[in-house]
Amino acid sequence: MQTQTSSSDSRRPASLHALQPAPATQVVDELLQAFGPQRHFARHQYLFRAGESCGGIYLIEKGSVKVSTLSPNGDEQIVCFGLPGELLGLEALGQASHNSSAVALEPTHVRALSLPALHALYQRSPGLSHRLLQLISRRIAVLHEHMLMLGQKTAAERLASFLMDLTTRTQMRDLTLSMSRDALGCYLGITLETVSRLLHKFEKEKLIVLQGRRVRLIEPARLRLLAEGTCARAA
Amino acid sequence: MQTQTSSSDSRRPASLHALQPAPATQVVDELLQAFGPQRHFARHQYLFRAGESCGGIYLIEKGSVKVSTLSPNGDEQIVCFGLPGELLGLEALGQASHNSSAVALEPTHVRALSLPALHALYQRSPGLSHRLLQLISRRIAVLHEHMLMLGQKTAAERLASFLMDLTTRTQMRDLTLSMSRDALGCYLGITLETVSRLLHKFEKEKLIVLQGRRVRLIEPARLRLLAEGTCARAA
DNA sequence: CGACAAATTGACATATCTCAAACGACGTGG
DNA sequence: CCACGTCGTTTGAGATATGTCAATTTGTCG
Repeated sequence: MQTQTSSSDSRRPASLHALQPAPATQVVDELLQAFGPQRHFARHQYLFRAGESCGGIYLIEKGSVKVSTLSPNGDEQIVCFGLPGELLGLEALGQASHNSSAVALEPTHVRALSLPALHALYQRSPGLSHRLLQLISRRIAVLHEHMLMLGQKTAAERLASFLMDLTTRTQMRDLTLSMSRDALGCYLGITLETVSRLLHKFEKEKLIVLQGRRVRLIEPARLRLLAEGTCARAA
Repeated sequence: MQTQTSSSDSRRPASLHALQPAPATQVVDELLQAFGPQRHFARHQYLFRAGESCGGIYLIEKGSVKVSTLSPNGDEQIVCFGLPGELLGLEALGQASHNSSAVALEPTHVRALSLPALHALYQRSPGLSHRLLQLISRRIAVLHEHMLMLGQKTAAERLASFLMDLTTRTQMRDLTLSMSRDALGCYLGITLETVSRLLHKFEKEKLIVLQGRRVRLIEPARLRLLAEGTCARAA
């Protein structure tokens, strides 16, 4: 019944960082089962765009999605990368329209829960609204962490944080970065060149093995220290 | 019926940046009236701390509040400054405990809506849950903007953005910064020295008049351009 | 295989941080 | 009521992390 189509193994940790259905609950199961049929998106295809009215929420089953906001003068800030098993679009539920855009980074499968379907569910299970509140407030906690990173951490710490986040969410030590260095830099608030240099620096220090968009974590422990800025002067 | 105790004029714009009750609605009125008696907090006194269980939500009536998160290694990121008329603590509703702390920056009056009281309200008005969803997802939009600032803007743009935000939320061109340069820097992701220098630079350029924590906006229009990074090379 | 996008790498520029000193405001206690 | 200590702020000089620009290499997809 679960995300078996998922490319990565479908077992997921209760990561703070992810927009996940979280620890199994009746309500959650009910929520998951209410999602519609699988829809496919090609690379660069949009799930939704800022300004569009909210069509519902999305459950990613396979692939990955980049969610970003645009400033009036054209600056972009990527606010999250969605992975299989995670939900997107929650924050639009209370809004007239989306204020962010979501685009597939690779061929991606999602299932949608339309607004009408959601409202129908509302009638049946009174616990649902609280469940949604939980999910959305967990999302805020994740954003707070991201802000802390953007506001206080060095470039190396940011990149290390990202890698640790990814390994936590996928439960894998072999990562495939589905986003460009450019997009990663945008997410982290640094330039693509800095991302590239740092990645190679990490490799020189035997923290990771790098081949293109493949990253294998060699020393997650040390990487974590770096991410937290704990180590006096690493990297 | 509104926040008449407020120090600043109580009329407020529908600013995206604020956690406001927003355009009057029956549901909102009902929500506002459900808040408990006024409670007073002294400067440096905490409304709540990260880790504490959620006691409810707060409506600020007078004063100002600093909300921040702490990283494991002690870095702080201020996620918002709460002003009169705004709500705090929404994001804890779905959580077991607060993940951020809120502390009064000056003598501050708030009214609280306890969790039990909120649940009682839930029974009476079915529209309430959607209303909360609206408020909390608006909060996410604000965080997205803040992230864009932290990730993409220059120090001058951040500071100008902050001033514009403040003038929008208070509807005043004479601002009183209730936070230290240090706290402001933390909010903006820059150092206190940079804040100080920039503030004085703005004054030199006749954008503002500065006297201690008093800021008078002289040219909001130009400040807005600066904030948006629209002007080729200002400041 | 060829063309285009992405990534790497280097040299250099600079915004911002860091460290440090001096100054001012402000509350406390003598 | 004044002196003093503390805390916040200003200001300078110098260090540095990161950005910018540009050239080259690599990878990818038609």
